[in-house]
Amino acid sequence: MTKAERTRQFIVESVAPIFNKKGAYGTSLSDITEATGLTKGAIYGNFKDKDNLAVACFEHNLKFFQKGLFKALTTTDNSWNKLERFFNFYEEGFEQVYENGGCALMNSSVEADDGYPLLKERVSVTFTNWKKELAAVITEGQMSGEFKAEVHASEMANLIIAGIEGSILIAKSTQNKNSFGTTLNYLKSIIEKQLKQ
Amino acid sequence: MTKAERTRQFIVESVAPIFNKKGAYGTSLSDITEATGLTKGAIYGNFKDKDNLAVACFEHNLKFFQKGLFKALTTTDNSWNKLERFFNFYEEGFEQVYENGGCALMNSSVEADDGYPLLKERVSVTFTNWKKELAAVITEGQMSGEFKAEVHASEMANLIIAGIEGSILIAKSTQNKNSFGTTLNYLKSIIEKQLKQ
DNA sequence: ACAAAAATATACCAATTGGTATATAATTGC
DNA sequence: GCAATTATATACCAATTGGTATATTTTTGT
Repeated sequence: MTKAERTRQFIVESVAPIFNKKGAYGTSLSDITEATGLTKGAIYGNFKDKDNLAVACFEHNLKFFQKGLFKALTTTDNSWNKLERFFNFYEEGFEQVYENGGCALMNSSVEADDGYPLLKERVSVTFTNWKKELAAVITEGQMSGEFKAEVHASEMANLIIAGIEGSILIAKSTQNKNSFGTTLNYLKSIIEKQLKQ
Repeated sequence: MTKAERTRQFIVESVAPIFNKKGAYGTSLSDITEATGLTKGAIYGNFKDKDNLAVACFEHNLKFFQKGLFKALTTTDNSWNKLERFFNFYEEGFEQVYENGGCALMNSSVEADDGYPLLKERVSVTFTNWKKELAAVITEGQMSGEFKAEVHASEMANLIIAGIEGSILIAKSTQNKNSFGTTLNYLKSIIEKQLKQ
């Protein structure tokens, strides 16, 4: 690992939470130099411009989420346990997400609504993939007879994602960390009823 | 209605969609003067500063939502029909919300995460009130025997809100307007099953 | 340990930011 | 229709913005 690579990573790690909290518009170069202790020269030596740094930070913030999704769904467990692992991952990781400024997907999506077409596309693709992966697990559970056949897999996947994101939004906005776990568990119990044979 | 009041309203109406799309950070004074055709002098003659204008715009964006909530819940209908009216209001109004830059509550919440304490508090209170109003309808339905008594009213209210907000987020992010109606209806059908006796 | 290369700091740039004092124009009550 | 008042435009401000050319310092391979 070369010096440049280490610096790049150092910058991303230092700045990613700020971007997630303040957004790309709201984070200034002085925020960045202050947080890293580096000068503009160093920043621009490692990143072409602010937009490029913003995307790198988004990717970094997303890694946490993607690891959890992968870990939960890539098991030899039955389908419901896969989903349950995923719910649990969110419940356990929420503290960290909360302190980091909330869900990077939601934040980036809201901000990238106007401008930032690169980031916008990246967010859209991530949502779509997330939905696909959850839908695949549901379909798998239906094939094996574990889940009810009449459930519309991709609609259900969308609802799960919507429920999770919405719960994060409410908890963050009302500054009530506990509400997230409560709503998430309630969602889980309802989904379970709908899915399980 | 005095000239000043008309101008104030004109400014708010012209600028509110921009604030909702670009956020308070992202909307510059030149955006504002360009959208209104007025000069800074006129803007600052009617609003103390940008923050004050931002809050006025948020209130304006919220009115649409609050009217719908009020109209749906203030009827002599039974409890489920009240909820259903509310779902329908969202389904019908989504086009407008979509064109206006999405849900003002979500957008303001995400942006006001850092800074803008006034706006942040305003958003938090609105979420809490929304939850209370929905929970009251559910409790009412339980009292009359229309809804199952074992349902936890405020948790259910939270879940409904989370589902709606999450659905807006996904639809906007993936630029798939139709997905909102689909997810909303699916949510509605599940809530109905959970609630109705 | 030393020269070449790479990374970082310094000093600058034009443009834009939010905001204000003052001048001018429009609206109002009489 | 004419003052008094109110509303809007103009011209300015210091501070900050993202970004860059160049100088200096660090790493690096040998």
